[in-house]
Amino acid sequence: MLSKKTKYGIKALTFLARQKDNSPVQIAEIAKSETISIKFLESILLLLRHSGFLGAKKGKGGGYYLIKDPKDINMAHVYRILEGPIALLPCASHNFYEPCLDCSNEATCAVRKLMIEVRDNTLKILESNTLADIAF
Amino acid sequence: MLSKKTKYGIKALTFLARQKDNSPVQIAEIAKSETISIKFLESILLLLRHSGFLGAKKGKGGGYYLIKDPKDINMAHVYRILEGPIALLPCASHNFYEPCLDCSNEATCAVRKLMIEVRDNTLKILESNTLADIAF
DNA sequence: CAATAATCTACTATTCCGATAGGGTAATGG
DNA sequence: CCATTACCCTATCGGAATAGTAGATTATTG
Repeated sequence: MLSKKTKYGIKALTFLARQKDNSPVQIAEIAKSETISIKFLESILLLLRHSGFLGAKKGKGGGYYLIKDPKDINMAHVYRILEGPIALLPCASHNFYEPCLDCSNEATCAVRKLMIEVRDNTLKILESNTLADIAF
Repeated sequence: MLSKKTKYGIKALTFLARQKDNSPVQIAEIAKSETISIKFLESILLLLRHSGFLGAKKGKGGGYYLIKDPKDINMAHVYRILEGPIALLPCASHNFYEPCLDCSNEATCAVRKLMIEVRDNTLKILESNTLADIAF
């Protein structure tokens, strides 16, 4: 299941992408529109800023805004930042690989075999979608 | 992330599928071979029995055994029993659908749109795999 | 300077997962 | 028929992760 963090993060990105000009939008405005706790959203937007998706401006007329064109924001990238691994098992992950302690032989593990197939396909879907694709 | 319950459940099914004859295998034997806590595995096997995948025989020489041919055990079915919904969001699920409370309009929700695409693809993969496909 | 809005630190409540304990019940073999 | 074996059920529990909260601080604008 997708965490609310990821869900809210993508919603916020979508909200910003749908703005006409790219002027800063306040946290409170996004939170109200998407029914998200302000403080929780705050931490998510901060993460997205540190990850290079958003810019922020303090003071009057400040807020968050997209740094990149929605067409250049890859959803697989967003997913990994917010949610973590795309694979459903650490032993089936590229970017977050970890061996299973209970697994004596990765090569013959049926679960891993299946989860790698699922992972490859999910990755393909996420990579083929940009923020622009899902927002418009 | 896949729960250990699902992981162990699939491992146990695989273990049983790989038995030469289909004679009962004791819980302890599966647990030892796959490094699973006996009591935890016990509850998983019980669930799989109640779901019509396994049969059980009590008393001396008893244990669990597959009721159906591995070729007829669909991994999407197994997944839903053990893990629950295949979709990453309740609002993107067929069998476990629930509307999102924070979502004012499902039709324009970008997250839902993306997650439905992921779901459709994952389902396709799981449905196209049987226990026989991954065990052998 | 004063108002505004992001930033940072720290804390709390809740939920779920994985595991464990202990006893009860049913079916075998001898 | 009885002891053994192994399935079956209930209850509980620690720890991690998630989701949300509170308050103080810093930077910007007018």
